[in-house]
Parts: sequence; structure tokens; C-alpha cells
Amino acid sequence: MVTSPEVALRAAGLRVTKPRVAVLDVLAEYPHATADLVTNQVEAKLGRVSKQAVYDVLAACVDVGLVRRIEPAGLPALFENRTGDNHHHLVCRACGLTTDVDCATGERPCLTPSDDAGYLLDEAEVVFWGMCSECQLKWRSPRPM
Amino acid sequence: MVTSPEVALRAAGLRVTKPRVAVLDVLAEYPHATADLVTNQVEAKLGRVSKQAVYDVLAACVDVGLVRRIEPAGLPALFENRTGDNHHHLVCRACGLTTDVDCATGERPCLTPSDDAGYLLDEAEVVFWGMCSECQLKWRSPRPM
DNA sequence: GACAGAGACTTGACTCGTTCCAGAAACGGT
DNA sequence: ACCGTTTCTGGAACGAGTCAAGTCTCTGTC
Repeated sequence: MVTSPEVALRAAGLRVTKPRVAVLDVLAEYPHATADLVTNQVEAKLGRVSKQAVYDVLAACVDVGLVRRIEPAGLPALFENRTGDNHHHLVCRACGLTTDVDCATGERPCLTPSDDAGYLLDEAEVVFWGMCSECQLKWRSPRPM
Repeated sequence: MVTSPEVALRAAGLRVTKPRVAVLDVLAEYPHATADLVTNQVEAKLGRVSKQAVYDVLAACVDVGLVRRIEPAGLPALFENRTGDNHHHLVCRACGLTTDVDCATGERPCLTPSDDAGYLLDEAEVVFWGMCSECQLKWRSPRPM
């Protein structure tokens, strides 16, 4: 997804507005941004923007597939602009740092359950939980709790 | 996990109290219960219980590994008492119905990412998203939107 | 270039799930 | 039975996200 926000928006049939472009710019810069971070960064570019506008923009982009929303347990929702492939995520239990991993097997749904229990499945979401290298260091060294 | 709640609690080093036993009973009956459902069901057994007590009990049980907490995106947290194995979940996008699936590969972590990016991983959480058989019927038949 | 209507944005109140706090009650080892 | 610890109660508070109503701004058309 190297197209510019303007082109991507138009291609998706969405109107091109300043907030939308700004949101997509932010996502290009921060690959796993919370709604809150997006709001702050957009405000840094445009001045005051309502949080509602940010949620609307994000929802619209998620709807048309420009943005993907992930919600690791215990963390606020994260938004990312990498949507074409079916990649997965590594999440740090300590600090929440989230990193992409390419899907081991290739295309979606990359996994199939032993038994689908009658469900019509369209996606296998994989989250790898662990501790990022930075937090491993922090927790290994003696520190006051 | 077929041991009785009392035995399980004691084995885990937790005190045996009526609310705790009741919570575990409820989880035995409802394999994927929300905190709210647990509260209602416990109240049906014991009379008034504070929601704080329920959250405390659940948190204590999660801590000692008697209960597992899962948080599918968009749904309130679900609690389940099946903790020994490393099974995964099928979640219906339409109604939220959650069903267990045995892990395809066996033991934990059942998957390894193509690249661990320096993380020390301990769990691969897999959620299969789709539509349960009941919702497939509902959506296939003509219905007013 | 101006216009109109659909779509997008603002403001502010509100819901929901969850957590925090202080004090009261219950448990269980001695 | 007693006492210290742990657990439970009730209520307030929090953060993320949603709803509703009104205003503004794109964009296609004249």
C-alpha cells in the first residue's frame, strides 16, 4: 500500500478531506496507532479535531479495507494501514509493543481448525504473546517493584 | 478439569468461599461466560453479590490458572474454566457465539512465527472469525434490515 | 464559478465494561 | 474463641467508544 492517501481514498470511493488524509498519514508513520495517538498526531498537523471525527474516519477506512483494526486483549484498539496481506502480530505482555509478523503459511485464512463446528470461517487471527526484547532486559535486571 | 470447585480452589491455594464456588459452578455450566452473566447466575444461587466480588474471584482464579480469560475484539471479556489444554476459539461475527476448537497442532505454543523479532514468546492465541450456523441461516433468509 | 445535496465534522452527553477505594465481614490457623 | 489476613460490599471513578443533533464542506451539475 504505497499509494498516497488521496489516491487510496478516492479509489475506495471515499471523499478526500483533510482529516482523512491526515489520519492515513499518521498511520503510515505509526504502524500500530491507538485512536488516541491518531487524534493527537492529527491535531499536531491540523489543529483541533474532534475525537468523533477520528473514530468516524477510522471506521470508514476500516469499512472499505484501507485500514485494519486489531484489539489485543487488555489494550485499546490499534489501527494499521497494512491490509493487503494476512499478517499476524507479536504483542508484548509488559509494554504492549506490537510488531507485525508475516503469516507463516501464506494466504488467508492461513489456518483451518480441526473442526469448524458449522461456522463459515473467513479469518484466522493469530496473536503471539510474549515479552519484547526491551522488556526482557528491564525485567531481568534487578529493579524495585 | 473435572475436580469439584472446592478441591480445585484448595489445590490452588485459595480459600473456599461461597462466591468462589458459585463462580466456578457457573463457569462449569456456561463455558464462555461474561462477567455480567457470571454475576447474574451467582446471584441466582446466592442472592445479592457485588460485581466487585465477581471480578475479584475471576481475577484470583485467572491468576492461579483455574480460569482463562479471553477477550475477542468487540466483545466483553469471556471467562472459561478449560485451562489445561491449549485450545482455540471460533467466534461468530454476527452474534458473538464462542466455541472451543481443539488446537490443531497439539501443545503450546502451538505455532511459531516466521520471525520472533526478539520477543520471548509464551503463547499463540488463535481466534477464528466467521459466522455460526444459526446466523448463517438468519442472514441467508430474506429479512428486513 | 455558483449551487444543492450528500456526506463529513463538531460538540457534548452518555453507555458500557472494568477498576479503584475504604470499610465491613468472613475465614481458618493457633 | 481470638486475631490477623483475606475477601466482600457499595459506591465512585475511569477510559474507550458511541449516539444524536446541528453545522460545515466536498463534489458533481448547471
